[in-house]
Amino acid sequence: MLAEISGRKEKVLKAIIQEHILTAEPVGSRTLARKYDFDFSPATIRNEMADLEEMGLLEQPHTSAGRIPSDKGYRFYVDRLMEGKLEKPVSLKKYLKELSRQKSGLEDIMSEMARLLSGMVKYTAIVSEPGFAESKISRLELLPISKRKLLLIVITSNGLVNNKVINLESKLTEEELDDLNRILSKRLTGKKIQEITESFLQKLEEELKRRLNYTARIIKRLEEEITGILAKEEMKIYLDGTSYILEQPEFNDLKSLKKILKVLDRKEELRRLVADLEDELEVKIGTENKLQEMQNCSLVVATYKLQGGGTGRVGVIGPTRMEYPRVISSVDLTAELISKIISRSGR
Amino acid sequence: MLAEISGRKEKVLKAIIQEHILTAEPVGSRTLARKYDFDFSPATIRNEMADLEEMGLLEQPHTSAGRIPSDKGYRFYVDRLMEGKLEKPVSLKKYLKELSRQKSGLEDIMSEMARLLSGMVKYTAIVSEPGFAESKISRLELLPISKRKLLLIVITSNGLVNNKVINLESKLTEEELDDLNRILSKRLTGKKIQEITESFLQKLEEELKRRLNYTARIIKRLEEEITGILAKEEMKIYLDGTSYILEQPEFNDLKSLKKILKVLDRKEELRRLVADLEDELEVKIGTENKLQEMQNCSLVVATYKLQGGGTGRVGVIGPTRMEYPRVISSVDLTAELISKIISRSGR
DNA sequence: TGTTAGCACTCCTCCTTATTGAGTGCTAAA
DNA sequence: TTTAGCACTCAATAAGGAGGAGTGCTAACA
Repeated sequence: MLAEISGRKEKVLKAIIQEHILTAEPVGSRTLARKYDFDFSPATIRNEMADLEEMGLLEQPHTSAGRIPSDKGYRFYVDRLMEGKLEKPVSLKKYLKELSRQKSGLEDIMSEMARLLSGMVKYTAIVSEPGFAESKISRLELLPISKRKLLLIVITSNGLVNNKVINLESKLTEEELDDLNRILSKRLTGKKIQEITESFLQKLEEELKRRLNYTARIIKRLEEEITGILAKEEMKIYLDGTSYILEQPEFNDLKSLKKILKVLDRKEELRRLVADLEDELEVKIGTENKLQEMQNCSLVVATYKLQGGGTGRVGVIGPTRMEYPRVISSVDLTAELISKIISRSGR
Repeated sequence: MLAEISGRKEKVLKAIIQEHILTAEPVGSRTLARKYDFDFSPATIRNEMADLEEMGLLEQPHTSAGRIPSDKGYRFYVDRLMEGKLEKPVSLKKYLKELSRQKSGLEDIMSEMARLLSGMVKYTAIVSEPGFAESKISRLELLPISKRKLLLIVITSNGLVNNKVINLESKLTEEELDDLNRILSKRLTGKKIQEITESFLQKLEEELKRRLNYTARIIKRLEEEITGILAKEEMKIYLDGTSYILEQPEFNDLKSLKKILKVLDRKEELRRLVADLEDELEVKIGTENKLQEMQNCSLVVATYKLQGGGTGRVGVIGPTRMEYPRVISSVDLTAELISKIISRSGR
């Protein structure tokens, strides 16, 4: 996308970006020369800066200010310049063990991971629940609770337990329930979620009607609930560390602070935002974001995959002036962690 | 606490508070006289204002500004002056029906209620999960998932379903599990949560050891999990409508906005805040709040009670300049709604 | 004696006008 | 090609009024 740039320009650009990430202020040639001992003078730096600006990698807030990196500049940095990944903290293994002992519900794991990630990077973290697309039903159980209530339990091949209380309009005898349980379990166990199509359900419905003599109402209802559990289109998302935003100098004015906080309140849009990505790891810088209100933010999102099927997303939302190396490796690490934890608890 | 005040003073105070709630600005004698057609002049109002200020019910930001109500003023208003409760919206019944069809998990209900309340009052809403203190175990089931994993399901008398995956260190045969299931179910069903004491568990443990020959390890583990589910000290809390805060003029400066937003991020403290109240319905105005950072906010909290035991809290957090009548009745209504919904889904 | 009009006074808010200083771009010399 | 020097730009900050809403006080009035 961009032609090669000279080694010296690269040096200058990298220094500017690092300095800006550190200070959040426009970087001037003088400061740069003082802090980094280059073997060329401020005047030379100024010339390079002017070139870099012309190439679109730097911007000037106003004529008499220093330079700040443009989105394109950050992009160049992320793609080609940055280095230094985080090594995995050793204490993590212990933490992981502790965690999977205490928390086993999906909820708990998700929110704990959001907490962990945001604590690591000191930016807002976002985690989305795994979808069930590729996973199979490994167990299905109907438990009677009261005369008109059943507890439907579906365990999927990735080890996740889903349950839902179903209110029935009419009673079921114990035998009827047993029959129902047996048939459903037999027919649905081992099925991939995707295989449970309209026509498959139709057939199942007919079989149930034939072999048992319930009203169609109950059967319909059960089907709804089962598919409801698994094909739920709205994967829940978890946010943590929202208040880190308050500490970022770029959001130190009411207008932009309000703008970003309002976005974080609209979970629906956030879900789409992280769901719509294609690659395993994506970095969206500033205006690369589709969401208008997030165009002075960056988003780093990774995909996690569960053994036995199902994928979800982990990400970080922060200012474009973000410590990309650290954030990227932390997000990566967290994605890995999530699959490990869920897989472990699901074995 | 406060002596009676004259009818005219009452009129003036009430008008000032209502006007201030509306505009968020200090209220002057002139404006007041214009808007409310009293049968006395601005000069008289000024005299009354001076008196009210001396009584501590009003404050003056600076000498040449109008008056604003003090916390004490609001307290007087809430205790004696305000009127006009909200009548229940008729559409609510339909909504309630729709809701309990779609959502049955505690999670869903809680977050939906927070959403509903914050939408009604246009302030931040807070809901805490019910505790199990007074409820009984009405059903207990251990479901095998895999060789080393069990699903523990506990249904309490208030109709709530709790489940947790338990990872075992060693395998259990089917018969062993059946035995375990039977004994646990027999011993624990019908027990109040409070009755499951240390000594009770000790006895249970001995019985299990006598009648089955597992390692003490497994038994210990199961007990931990069961008590863990029910006696969890940290009831989850749900927030919604955080961004309404952004629209309040009193938080239109960075400092106070940050202060309040940071508090809302500390779930732990919020939980304690709503848990520590004594009455069924409490209104904490400004400095009446224990939390230092919330002393220019008001908190309206109601208690909801579940059939079959268990109580939790619903509340609203907003500026002290809050529409108390509307908020109080909305909070009340929501508390009622929560018990109804859970009781309904739990019958 | 309580109420009201008049008026001087206070003090916040907003606008305008310097002042400062970091940083640039250009020119000319090395 | 690099660098020193210098004029220039422009945001940020401070300082000084002007305006205006609102008060408290005084004195007149019913």
